[in-house]
Amino acid sequence: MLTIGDLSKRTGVKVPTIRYYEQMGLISEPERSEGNQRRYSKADQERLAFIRHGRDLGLTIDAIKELISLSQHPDRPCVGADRIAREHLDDVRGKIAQLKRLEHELERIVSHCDGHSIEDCYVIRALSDHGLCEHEH
Amino acid sequence: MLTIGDLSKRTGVKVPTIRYYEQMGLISEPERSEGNQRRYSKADQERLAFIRHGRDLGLTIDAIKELISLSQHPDRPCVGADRIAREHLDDVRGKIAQLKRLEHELERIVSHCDGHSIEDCYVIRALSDHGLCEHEH
DNA sequence: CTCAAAAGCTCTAGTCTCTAGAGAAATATA
DNA sequence: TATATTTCTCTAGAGACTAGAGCTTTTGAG
Repeated sequence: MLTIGDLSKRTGVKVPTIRYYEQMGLISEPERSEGNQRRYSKADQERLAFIRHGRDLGLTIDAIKELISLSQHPDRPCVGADRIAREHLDDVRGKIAQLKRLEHELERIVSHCDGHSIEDCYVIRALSDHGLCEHEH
Repeated sequence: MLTIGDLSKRTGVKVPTIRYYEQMGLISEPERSEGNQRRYSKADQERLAFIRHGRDLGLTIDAIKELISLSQHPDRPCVGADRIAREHLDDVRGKIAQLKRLEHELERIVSHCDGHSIEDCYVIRALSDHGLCEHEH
């Protein structure tokens, strides 16, 4: 039986965040000590690690909820879980593409800057005038 | 003189968002019509385009505020503006790197999935067991 | 065994960047 | 002129936490 602090240390999820996940229904209400403090089992620890891992991968709380509910029906085909992961992958790829355009844009902006006065600062000019951009964004 | 709706159409910033920016001090309070409606000038439109552009590039409201205040002292050297852009570039590069690791991980997870039962679903297993990951994250 | 420190409890409110809705007033159009 | 659209203010909600107040329980040192 772990205290909430122990659980936090073992999973890397902060204490208030654990309570928040409980409130959001991601983890079930744990047992309590005589003095009403939360006491967690090994199973709780695994569940929380699962959630943490999903969040690290950028899944939303709702997506993780869905995965948990799927994982509780081990007989069903795993198409649902697959779909969630695939959708998320698409998402991630889209974000990468967007950030790369942005990187490009910022590189160009920064490379024009060499400490002259703001009047002709490329950063300011680039922000003011969309026409100076290479790509649409 | 533009109404808030016109300004919104021209800049692509939604009406409530324009009012929000005013509240946050990003744009100054505009003139009002007899009936107390906001009326914007061409200068307001440019300022808003500047903000929009910065937000598109992922700058925070605070960073944009800083840039605006810098741009109001055109005599000073533009080191500050340069710094903001550079810092942001570092940020963007970090995010790209992180997302790429994530893409990799998700690709691996998804490629193992082919519609079998959840019991051996790789998505679920990968989330449950960090050891299945290739990289730390 | 006692007593203070550390950790836990609940509850509320704040973060950031908007977005949505209610209900009233102003403006534009037929 | 009557109606439709837009705008006004104000409040609340989203997502995913984080921080703080004020109180109680547990732990560890003397």
